[in-house]
Amino acid sequence: MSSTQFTKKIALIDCNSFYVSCERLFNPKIRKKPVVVLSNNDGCIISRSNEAKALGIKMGEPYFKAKNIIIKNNVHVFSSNYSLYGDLSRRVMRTLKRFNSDIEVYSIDEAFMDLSNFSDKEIEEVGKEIRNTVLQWTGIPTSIGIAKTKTLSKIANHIAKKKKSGVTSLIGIENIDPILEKIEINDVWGVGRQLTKFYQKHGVYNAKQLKNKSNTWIKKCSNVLSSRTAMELRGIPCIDLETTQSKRKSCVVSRSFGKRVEHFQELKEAVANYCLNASEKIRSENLVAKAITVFVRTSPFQRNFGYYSNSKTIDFPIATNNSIETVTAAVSILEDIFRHGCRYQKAGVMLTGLSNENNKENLFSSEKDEKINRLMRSMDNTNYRYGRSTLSLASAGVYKKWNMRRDHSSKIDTADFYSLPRIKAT
DNA sequence: TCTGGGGTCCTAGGACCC
DNA sequence: TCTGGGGTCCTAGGACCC
Repeated sequence: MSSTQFTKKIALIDCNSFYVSCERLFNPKIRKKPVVVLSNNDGCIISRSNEAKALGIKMGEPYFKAKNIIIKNNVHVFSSNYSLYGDLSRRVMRTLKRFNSDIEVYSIDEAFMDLSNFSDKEIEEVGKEIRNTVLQWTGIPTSIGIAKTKTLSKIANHIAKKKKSGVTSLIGIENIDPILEKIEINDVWGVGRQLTKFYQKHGVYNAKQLKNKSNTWIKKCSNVLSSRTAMELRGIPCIDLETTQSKRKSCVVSRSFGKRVEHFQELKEAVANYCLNASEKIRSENLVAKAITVFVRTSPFQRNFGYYSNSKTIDFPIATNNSIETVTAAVSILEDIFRHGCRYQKAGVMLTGLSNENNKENLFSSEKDEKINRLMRSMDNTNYRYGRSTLSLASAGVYKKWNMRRDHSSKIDTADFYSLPRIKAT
């Protein structure tokens, strides 16, 4: 009797060129045309349509370096619009949950799903049905890879990306070695630049070769994560599906500046703003922070100016999410690490040691704390209704000369009535 | 001129203790 | 004068992911 009928089946659903697909949804004219989406500050290219990839535009390439190709080929360029992408991402995830409520939302454009309850025979068809439903309901094209482990489903997905059907299943294939042999080592999930260098030095150039390396060798020469990767390539699940959303452990807000910043006052405003955002974010998740880190740096690409980078951390006496306390701490750190004569390119704030607000030991809590909490809540509510920074702190400044550049925004806001696409009746 | 942002986990090494 | 060894905890830095 065969028991392979209901083997473990993990699907990885990945949206194709997600940010580009989002922009295309509201702008049919750019379908089948080369399109790229830029990172914050219009710095790097972070999403490319297939047509743009075919032109040789690379992922993560600085925009200014690709500008020639872009102009010559009439590539459509967009600044990133994260509220739009976030909204569409939630729609995609909601659609996926109809097939199995236990999904792991792995990133803004990816989710893992356990499909073990379907039989080996029907699994590829199930994949196609999921793909079609997401496309129909949200307009977002996806690729789906299905295999026994997460790492293998990543590989299946990699193959699916190049297929017309968009779905690849490795389930029920007796020997997958010929498939793994064609996967370059740097395309394996968990193998980055450093590990690629290391493996290649030891004659491991593809996924099959890694699969066949001994665990003890890998563990000794690398670490447990690497041996887990190898085990997963052998079809033994080592990385669990994380279907319950775990509380985050830290919260970072950092930005590059639209223009270099030299004055303490401007830098202070920027840091205060990041601090307000971070504090609001953790309040919305009912978390408090044990410590705060502030960092500043000049551009690492302009060595002739001399590179300066520094950071410092302060522990709070009592864990907090109060903006007044976090901003005060952040500014005092900044006074410490600010160095005159530098052209700052980036700064950021990190709230760490996050824990549940309710568990905060309140030996010292007082009526004053209660008042501040209420003040924070009403600030959040106002800002939620009327837009961020309707209510702010004086230290956050008003002019914001350091603000990001976004020269190519599509200005689509799915939460804003007036930016809905207009349809002209002819 | 112009080079993103936000996470997690692991490890090595230092401090400290008995 | 001689100056152990093992354990824990913390932190900074690095590697990885998208």
